Parts: sequence; C-alpha cells; structure tokens
Amino acid sequence: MSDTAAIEPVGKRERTKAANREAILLAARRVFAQLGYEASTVRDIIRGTDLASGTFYNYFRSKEEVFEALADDGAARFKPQLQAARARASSFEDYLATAYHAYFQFLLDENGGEGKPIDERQPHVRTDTPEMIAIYEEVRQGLEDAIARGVAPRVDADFLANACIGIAQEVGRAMMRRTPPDVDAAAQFAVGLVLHGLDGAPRKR
Amino acid sequence: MSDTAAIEPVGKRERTKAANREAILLAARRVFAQLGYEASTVRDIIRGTDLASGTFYNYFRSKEEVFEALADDGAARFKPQLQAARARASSFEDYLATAYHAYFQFLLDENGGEGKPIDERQPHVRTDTPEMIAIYEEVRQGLEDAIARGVAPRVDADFLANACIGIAQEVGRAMMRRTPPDVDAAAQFAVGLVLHGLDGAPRKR
DNA sequence: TCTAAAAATTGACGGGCCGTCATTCTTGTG
DNA sequence: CACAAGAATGACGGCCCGTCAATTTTTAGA
Repeated sequence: MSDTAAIEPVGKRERTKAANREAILLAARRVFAQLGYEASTVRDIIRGTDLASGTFYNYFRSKEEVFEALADDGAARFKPQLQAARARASSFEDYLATAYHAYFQFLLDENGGEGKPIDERQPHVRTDTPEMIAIYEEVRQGLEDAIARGVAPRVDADFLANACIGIAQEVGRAMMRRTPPDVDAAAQFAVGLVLHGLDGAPRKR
Repeated sequence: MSDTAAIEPVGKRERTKAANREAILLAARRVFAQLGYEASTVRDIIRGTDLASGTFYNYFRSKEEVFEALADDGAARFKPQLQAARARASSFEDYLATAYHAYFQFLLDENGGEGKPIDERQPHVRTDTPEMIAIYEEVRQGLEDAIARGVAPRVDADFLANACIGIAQEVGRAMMRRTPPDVDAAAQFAVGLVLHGLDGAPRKR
C-alpha cells in the first residue's frame, strides 16, 4: 500500500489532465520570462509543450487566463503565510514585520532566486485576480483587527491597506534591482515607515 | 502679414505632420479607454482617424510606442508641478503635501474627471517610460535634498522614493474608486503616513 | 510661374496568430 | 471485448501585422 500513484488523482484521465495543465503553466512561465508577457503568444506557449495548438483551449481560454492562473497560483501559495503571520503575531509590529519579510522573501524566491536581471524596460502587467484581491482583503483584515484591538490607531483601513501594498510592491522592486537583494533591510525599512513614517525608518548605514 | 499660421510651425509639411501625430494620439486615447489597452489594435487606432493604415507607421512603430508617448505626455505635464512644489516648498511637510495633492488632482483630471468607473478587472499596463523614470528621479532628488538639508532623517532615499511612489499609486487608485474622490483626504493620508507612519496618519472621520 | 526632387500617404500583400471544429485517438465501463 | 464519453489533433477562415511600390502633395530652385 501507499505505493506510487496511490495518492491524489487515481484515473489516468485525471492524471494526464493535471499534467497537461501543469505543462502549459510551466511553459508559460518560461515563455513569459523569455519573451515578455506582451510579446508572448498562445502558440509560443504550446510550442513549449508537446501538445497541439487546439489542446491549449481545452485548458485555458486565452493567454490572459494563463497569466491569471499563474498569479492566482502564486497568491494562493503566499496567502497562508500572511494568515499564519496574523495568527502567530505577538504584536502589530510583529505582524507587519513577519508579513513584509514573507513577501520580500517570496518575491526573491519566485524570481529565479537570483541572477535574472529582470528585464526592466518591459511593460509590467498587473491583473487584479481574485486571489490578489483576497490578499488585499487579508491585509485589510489584519489592519482592522489591529485597529479594533487598539494596537493600531483608528485610520482609514482601506487607504492603509492599499498603501501597505503599494509600499510592498515598489520597495520590493527596488530591492530586487540591487545585488544582492537584502530581504531583511527591505522589510525593516517598510515596517519602520508604516509604523512611524520617516521618524521610524531605519537610518542609512 | 502676421496673418494666419504665422505662429509656430510655418511649413504646411510640419503642420500636418504635427496634426496627424496629434490625431493618432487622440484616437489612441479614446480607443485605449474604450477597448482597454490589451484589446486595442493599431488598426482600431487609425480607424479613429482619417489616415490610412500604412501612415500610422510613419509616426509610431507600434501600439506600445503610442502608449509610451501618451505616458510621456502625461508625465511631462506633471513633472513641472513637482518641480514647482519643490522650489516653493517652505518645509519638507509642505513639499510632500503639495506633491501628493498635485498627483492626486492630476489623476482625477486625467481620468475623465469623474464618472468613468475605470473598468477594474482589466489588466493594467505599467511601462517605465523615460519620463516616468524622470519623475522617480525628481522625487528622489526632492527627498535627498530634504535629507541633505537636515529636514528629513538620513534614510535610504531610493527605498523611500519608491515607497512614496507606491503609496501614491495605490492610495490614488483607492481614491479613484470612491465616489466622489476626495483629493484632500487622500493627500492628507499619504503625507501623514510618510511623515509619521501610523502615528501620524489622520484618524478616521 | 513652372518643374523636378523630396517627402509623405496610400492600400494591397505575404505572413503569422487566433479560436473553432470535424475527425481521430484514448480511456473508462458493462 | 465493444461501445460511449472524453480528450487531442491540426487544418481552416478571419483578422491583424508591418512592408513597400505606386501615387499624391509639398518644397525649392530656375
């Protein structure tokens, strides 16, 4: 028992289906990274697999949908970390620090861990996928919780959640541009800024 | 003499050239807004003018280049406001407040001033055009100035500039989602956050 | 004013990608 | 083993892309 293929998808049908879907996502990851999202075509993606062009459309309706699936995927892997951070946090500062650290580490891990200079100059596409929105909700929840428990001032939670996300995105990008990226430094900076603004941001050097 | 067409572009050649370029940009603005950037095609754009398809390529190499021109355009209109804010500012807080206010007002003005619900759910494209980068430089300059003059703590100016921009983008988007958008509230929030973090963000209501 | 060179416009064309669909192959079931 | 349901295949019509030879418009020199 507990031998190979005993777990998860039992039928061959389901197994190949999952495999094909995974193959497409994997190829898409490569192609998007290589050609850039805009320039990539559905054909480029399926050429990266051993499937026929028509097969693509059994799994996704368009290149956009593949992108969303990839984004959802990433978000789905990241969200639990956020929730864990909220559950375990001993203070609001702790929550912020853990969350930012997790995000920056996530960024680093996802983007080839290293090396790839991240072809700047290429348009960036930001889709607000359901999971992305869910992350916003999670962040907002965390903030409202903190506010309700009195450990954070009663500010506009919507603005604040969005601001925190904006900081994460841009400071994260800035961090990734440096060599080597310093997750701790970025997290410290973000936490300090959110908590105390300029007064609290870590001094340089 | 000094009759019509005495000013600016003298030759008919140059005049129509400028007019055509303008016509293309105008049509592109409409088309992008209507169909969304991704879905728009070069053909859609020229159909919005009385030019032939081939003519488009005398002015731009691609839809992307049109987008960049539009972005540059906007940035070029906005940048002077930032510079003015820096020149006239009586304090760092004043500089921040003026800059943020100008940006949020700019956002509001550019996006149909009102009404348009800004079709969320449409992928957003962010190109780092030269002018956009210039704005980052301007912001960074303003911050480094403030730091050098001792009116702002010696923090990581690169991180800070990026964080300020991230805040501007996300809080700006949040503001635009509300009805009616409140420029003052958004600016106050952003300034408070940057200066003093949660401690300084305006309390709700 | 007339005319030749330069500049700009035009739209048709070959090539590629899109999304569909009838056909073929594969898997599950009795 | 036979048969139905499900999935993969690749050819096809339609659209968009970027180019380019032909044509029209503008400029400048005689």
